[in-house]
Amino acid sequence: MEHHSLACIELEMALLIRRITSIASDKKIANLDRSAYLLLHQISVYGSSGVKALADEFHLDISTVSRQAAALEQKEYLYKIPDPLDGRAYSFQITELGTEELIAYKQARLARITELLKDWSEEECESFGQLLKKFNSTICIK
Amino acid sequence: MEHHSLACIELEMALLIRRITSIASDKKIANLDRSAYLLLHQISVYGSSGVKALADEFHLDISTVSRQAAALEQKEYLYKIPDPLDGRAYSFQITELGTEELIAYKQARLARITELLKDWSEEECESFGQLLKKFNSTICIK
DNA sequence: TCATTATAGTTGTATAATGCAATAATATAG
DNA sequence: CTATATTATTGCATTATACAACTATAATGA
Repeated sequence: MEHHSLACIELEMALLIRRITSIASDKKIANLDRSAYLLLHQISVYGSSGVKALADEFHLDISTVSRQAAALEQKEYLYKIPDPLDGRAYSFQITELGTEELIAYKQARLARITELLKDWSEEECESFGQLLKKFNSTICIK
Repeated sequence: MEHHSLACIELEMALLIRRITSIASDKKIANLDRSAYLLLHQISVYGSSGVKALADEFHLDISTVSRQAAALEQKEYLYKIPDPLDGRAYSFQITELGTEELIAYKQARLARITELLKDWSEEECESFGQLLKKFNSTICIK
């Protein structure tokens, strides 16, 4: 059974995705959904970039990100800046309003996680966070 | 920063869902997608049950599971058994073919995970698997 | 016993996220 | 300067999902 732990990860990962994506109530908190949250987060933390870079980052189709960004622009959470060096390209900046929404959404998520993991030890939380992070970066390399 | 680890989990969880759901190639391996895989797995491991119980298990709408199960029945991976005690109810059994597909899909997933985590230590894999499992069961209680 | 209400399942409809293809505008290379 | 590549948008199709309406059966209670 040398691969027991991998088989465990395999199954639990499938279950996790099912469980998490089923929590549709995620959409209700604040005025953001998960996609919008990640987009705003990325732009907020790593600075502006065009839809191409964002699409690469999230492994999404450019058209998908284009629409997501357009929606956030329409809500005035983002604004578009033409690239002075490339007439085809734009970058995005987060607005004050966007920052507020981002913070509100993040806090709501954090509150939920905090409640959910209230019986977990600090070591478990720390370890889980680090392993998730490592897993995500491992996927990223792909 | 007493909540640093929770904030980390919060963000990395969002990223994880985005990354994993973006791997649409998931759909290509074998003849199953993730939903079908979990449905077959559940029936295979825990025995037959009706769409109601399955919907509860996965926190999905009954209609969604009904369609998923119908699709698997149509492919002859499942067959429906009328409940002898309740004329309204059915349960599902997995077929030989369904079992084969389940195994093939699981193996393909395991191979991918194995490749992905080839540089992880056994301790990390073990720990990650256990924490994912614990997290899933924590969500479940909800 | 029969009428009402509850439950299991299916099917119709709407929505939302996504990918692919076509297009437009601009940039780059030969 | 022409041909090709790149950035972004938009049209279209697909898919997973939820909700609502419906059917059939069960359970309850007068």
